[in-house]
Amino acid sequence: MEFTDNEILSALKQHHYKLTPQRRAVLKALSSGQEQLTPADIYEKAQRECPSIGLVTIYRLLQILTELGFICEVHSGDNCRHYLIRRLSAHHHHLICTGCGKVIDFTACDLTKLEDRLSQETRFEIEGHLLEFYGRCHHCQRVYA
Amino acid sequence: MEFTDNEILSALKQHHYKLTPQRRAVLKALSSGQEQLTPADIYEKAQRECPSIGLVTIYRLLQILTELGFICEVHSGDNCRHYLIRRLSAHHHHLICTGCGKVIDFTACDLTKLEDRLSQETRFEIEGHLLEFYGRCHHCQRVYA
DNA sequence: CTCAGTGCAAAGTCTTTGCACTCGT
DNA sequence: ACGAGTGCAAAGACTTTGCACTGAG
Repeated sequence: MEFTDNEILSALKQHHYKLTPQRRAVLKALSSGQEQLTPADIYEKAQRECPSIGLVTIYRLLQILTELGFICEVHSGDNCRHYLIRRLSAHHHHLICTGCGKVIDFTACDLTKLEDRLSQETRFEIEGHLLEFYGRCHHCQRVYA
Repeated sequence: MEFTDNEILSALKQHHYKLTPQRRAVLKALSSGQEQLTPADIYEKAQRECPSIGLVTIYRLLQILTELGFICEVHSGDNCRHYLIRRLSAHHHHLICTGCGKVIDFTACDLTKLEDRLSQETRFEIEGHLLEFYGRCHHCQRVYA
């Protein structure tokens, strides 16, 4: 299953959130590309659709989307406030281009063996993990080679 | 190889940084436990050794230690400014207790197969990865069970 | 109509910078 | 004694909150 902006709009409606032009603009901004976005990036994109929108609205919607699970955080590099619309509902990870910020989702991560071993060795009860790959996408390899 | 506060002090000296009581206090704070620390945590700990120390000094030393590669960042949860003295010079990862913040280092992570597959499928040139495990250490399992 | 949602401005948090004083070398 | 290092205070960047107005349902 994949989430699109329209599906998320429906979900918001079901949760009795109002569908304002601002929210449509933010969702459009989030779903129109493949790159991780900061709140400021989203703001800039959303302004094209809805010039009067305020940055505060972005923050508020991001919070709602996070609560409802429609948002992924990306940790790449320093800035830890990079967001991405959740395109896969299943557990997945990200491959992030360090050139353009493009993000590819992937699901396979066979860490259970490692997890079991760690769990035994450390007596930790393991709850989850964070896995991200960094690299250069085909396009950025050429551009900045 | 492991880094201790004394080894780092020597390294600072070699790089012509002065060994002030403040720097000693920060390094002692960083090396005295197993938990990830925020700048504020380090400040608090370092103040016990050196009451006049300022938070600014922490930030400034953290920057130097990062440049010299003596610091690991931990991304656990929201706050992306959690630090740890680098205890293993080799490539390694962290298992972090969500209860007390204790961090265990581990080196094994066989992601090369996954990396190769991703690289082929996406034509990305993969440069690195971030892997963290989260869980509850033996002590925290009992306390908050 | 009603109240959730909005934009603005202000407050809050965290981090960095400017500057004069201090102290390790 | 020299200049790197320090602490303070101020500035800066980012995020959250208070409040009156607006518009979706």
